[in-house]
Amino acid sequence: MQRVLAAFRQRGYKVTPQRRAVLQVIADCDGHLTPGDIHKRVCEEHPGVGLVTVYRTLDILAEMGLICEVHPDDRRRSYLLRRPDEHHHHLICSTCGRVVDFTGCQLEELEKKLCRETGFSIEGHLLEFVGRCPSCQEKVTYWAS
Amino acid sequence: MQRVLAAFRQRGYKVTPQRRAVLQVIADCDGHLTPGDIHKRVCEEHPGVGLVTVYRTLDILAEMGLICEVHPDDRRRSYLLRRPDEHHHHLICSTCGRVVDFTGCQLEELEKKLCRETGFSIEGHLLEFVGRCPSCQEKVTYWAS
DNA sequence: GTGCCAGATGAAAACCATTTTCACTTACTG
DNA sequence: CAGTAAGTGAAAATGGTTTTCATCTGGCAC
Repeated sequence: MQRVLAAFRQRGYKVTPQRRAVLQVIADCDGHLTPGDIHKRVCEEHPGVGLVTVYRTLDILAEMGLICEVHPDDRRRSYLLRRPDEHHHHLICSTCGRVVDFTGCQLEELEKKLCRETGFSIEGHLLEFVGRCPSCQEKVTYWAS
Repeated sequence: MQRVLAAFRQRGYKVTPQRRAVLQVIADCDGHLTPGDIHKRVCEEHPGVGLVTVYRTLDILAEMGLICEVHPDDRRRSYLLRRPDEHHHHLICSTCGRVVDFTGCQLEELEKKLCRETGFSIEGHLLEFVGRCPSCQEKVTYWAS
């Protein structure tokens, strides 16, 4: 946390109570949060913080690579704290939103094959798994048709 | 094409000139198109067609599994004709938007491993590659810094 | 500590893709 | 060919995100 704040100052970004609060909320959550979710939680402790400030802080955190974006639905983004440092992907619970990181996507082989076969120079890939986490699997039993 | 129109009627959807036009535009394009793109192209031939109608037709086509959705950016969706019938993914040119389909993602292994290690019941995955297609790689040489 | 000022903030308005509403039209069925 | 359920376009509503702008403040210089 202190390290993050130092990194902020180092890049010329000021450390404000609002930014601390946003960062705290993201760090305290083990799932992903939309900007709106974050705003709501920040306001519980610090009423009056603007949604705009949340968006601006998220932009900075994303630019610094401290948070990751996931795509639980089309219409909006959602963010979570970046936990592993290396290249990794997410497994997202479709019911509660909990996120598990995993590394070792082993797509390099496939990437090379695609390069060879299509002539594309590949710049990156988007990979996410969705499923139901153990505790949501239990819950769901009751209202499954 | 005739087969698609028949499938439409079979499901109780009427075949209208507007729907034909939308379908034609998608079939004639070998990249992905946003609803707005499709609307523009449809209007070149059939002015007066509403953007709403394009959205509605896309909903039907997606529901019937005749088109796929890709995610070239966060803010909007983009569609393309579904070419292979089986499970497949897309390699998208970041410059011109051309899309190449590929099958054989070989993520079953990884999926099983994740199931075992996390206890999630996995429902699906999202995989897209982005890169630059051969002709865009040439073009880009001139204005690369 | 005090003052300065670039950078940060919040409110409100703008944006823009998408969806809804509604009065009108039309493709299919009988 | 008529009846009707389904489809259409215009306009308004929605909702997430971004911009604008007047005001405020964190961190540096003194």
